[in-house]
Amino acid sequence: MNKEKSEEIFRRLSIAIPAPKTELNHNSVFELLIAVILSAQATDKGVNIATAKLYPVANTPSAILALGIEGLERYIKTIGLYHSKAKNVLATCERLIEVYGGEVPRTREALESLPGVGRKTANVILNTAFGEPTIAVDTHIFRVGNRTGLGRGKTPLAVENKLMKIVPKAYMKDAHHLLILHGRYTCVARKPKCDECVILDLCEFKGKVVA
DNA sequence: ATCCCGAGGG
DNA sequence: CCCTCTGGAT
Repeated sequence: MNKEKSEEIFRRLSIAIPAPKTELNHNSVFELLIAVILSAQATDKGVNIATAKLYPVANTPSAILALGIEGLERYIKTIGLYHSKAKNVLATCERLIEVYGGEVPRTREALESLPGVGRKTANVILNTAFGEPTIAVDTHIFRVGNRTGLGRGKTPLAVENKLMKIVPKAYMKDAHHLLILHGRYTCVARKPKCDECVILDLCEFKGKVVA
């Protein structure tokens, strides 16, 4: 993959996806943080259904802490991995209060010190909440990177490092959501919709379906 | 049976 | 490195 091809890919994706932003509903950085923690191995739609009930009741660290483990689990029971997520969310709320004055911290190191927050979640917060040019490699970006040739690697971090080199600077902030949304709606896992793909002629996926 | 905006623990 | 956590959709 060369720079010119990458440039053209992102030029087209940004036309096809005019508003590249998260589909996790939130009204604060804290709400976004909790939603992203809950989104691991779950669909955004499922997370939104849960948070639509949870946030009107509790959308601050202290309010969620007050729910307790069983109270919180009641709201997120329909999401996968709910037990460990509930535990992590409570522990994160506790740490936010005790260490970060109730605010969501702005550095990768601080974010990754929160229970349930790894590199991918930290990258999402840095990008979406704080406007940093990070690329969080989730299941979609991992797949799209490896298929298209934009960034091939056997681990998410390897793909992230490749992408950081090949993505044009002008598109760096939007690349995260452009690639996710492309992966979610067009370059889907099971039967990629190559007939609807705006970058098909630039894609290096061996299994791509040429019209 | 596979996938969904993964992280933590062994 | 691998395993586990986990419900809902396809």
